[in-house]
Amino acid sequence: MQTRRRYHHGDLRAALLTGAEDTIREKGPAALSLRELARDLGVSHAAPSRHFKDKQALLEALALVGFDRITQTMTAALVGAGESFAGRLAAGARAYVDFAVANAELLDLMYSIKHAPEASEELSAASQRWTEQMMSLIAEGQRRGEVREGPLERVGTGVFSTLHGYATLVASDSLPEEMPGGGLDELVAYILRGCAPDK
Amino acid sequence: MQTRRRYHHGDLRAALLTGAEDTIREKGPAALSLRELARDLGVSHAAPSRHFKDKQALLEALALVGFDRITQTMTAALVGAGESFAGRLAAGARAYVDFAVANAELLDLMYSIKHAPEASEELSAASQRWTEQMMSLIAEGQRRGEVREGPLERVGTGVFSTLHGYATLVASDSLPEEMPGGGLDELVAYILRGCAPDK
DNA sequence: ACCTGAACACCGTTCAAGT
DNA sequence: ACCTGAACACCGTTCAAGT
Repeated sequence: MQTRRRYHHGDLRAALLTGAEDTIREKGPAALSLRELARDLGVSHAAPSRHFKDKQALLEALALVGFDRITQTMTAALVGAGESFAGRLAAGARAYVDFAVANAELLDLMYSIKHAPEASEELSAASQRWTEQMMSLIAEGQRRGEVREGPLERVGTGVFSTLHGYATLVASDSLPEEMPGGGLDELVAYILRGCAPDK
Repeated sequence: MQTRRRYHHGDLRAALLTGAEDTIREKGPAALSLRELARDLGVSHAAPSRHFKDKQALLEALALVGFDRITQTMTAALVGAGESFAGRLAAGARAYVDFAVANAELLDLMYSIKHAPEASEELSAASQRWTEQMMSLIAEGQRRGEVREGPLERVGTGVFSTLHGYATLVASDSLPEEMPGGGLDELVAYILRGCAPDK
């Protein structure tokens, strides 16, 4: 009774988000049912509509949570990393891959929901913050002279693509080998060669 | 009457696949309804179940079509490319990016459906054929001495990750700049540096 | 072999009404 | 402000029955 009352006091929205995340993690986004979610939380099936206008809105809010989380995770990883660009890149790569593996379906959702033309302003802002964080890591490398000069969009795109591609391929189990541990070091070396200054 | 009869003669399965592909392209995978599909094709709502045991089976078959198509598209692009590794890599990258842009939702489906634990044998075989085609492009580069030596899984993973990441990011409109045309050349140069032999 | 029609249990969404 | 209950139109899936 007490726990149920709490939903009447403002955290049904948060409960819906975490419940939805659990569902997509365990059974995929297609298995998400608003009515089942409401049932599990002990509210009526119409209650969620007070917090999310429809299912799509809930999914967008979830994607936003994902972008915020990966951005924050990356920040934490970089705080603990050393000063060398190679070390910071490795730490960032590790964080991204770990996130992708632990949140595979959420990561899918984050990037697939942008196909929807009605993507909210908030969502694209969060996505942009994440992209910019990756780019600013490259900018660090440029300042240290370990990354070639040039417009960040050009120089950073390769690095971002490689990390994103590797993380999503690992998450979808699409790489020919698991490469436990050593695979990432190899990847970081490849990236460093790709973006190193000439000569 | 004639057109309807054809569905009674063996191509309802193909019609369901192309219809489903049109739907996910235009309205996303969440909007796919078997009943609506059947209605549009002039058959009863129960007819699709003769060809696909459930919705998931249809989506898996669609993903399989996607893997076959990108593999075939890539083959065609490489036939028309020159002999130099740089040229062939550029042609492959162009083909992948074009496919990703033209089939954004299908590409999503191809990689997200693998999260489902019941993914068919056929599907994972098609996915593996596609991965192996990418890898054999790298192997070409190795034979020409333009790609560093080493196990293909290690050397090729970086290249594959970069191409896959770039293609999916472009498809989901997640890159800071459109980089029309020139962006891909820059990316190919980055990849070539990353996988070039030492010294 | 392939499809139909009815049936079942479940959805998402809306809206008057309650507290 | 937030939630309920009923209502509506729509699903996916199954299965006896038709051809």
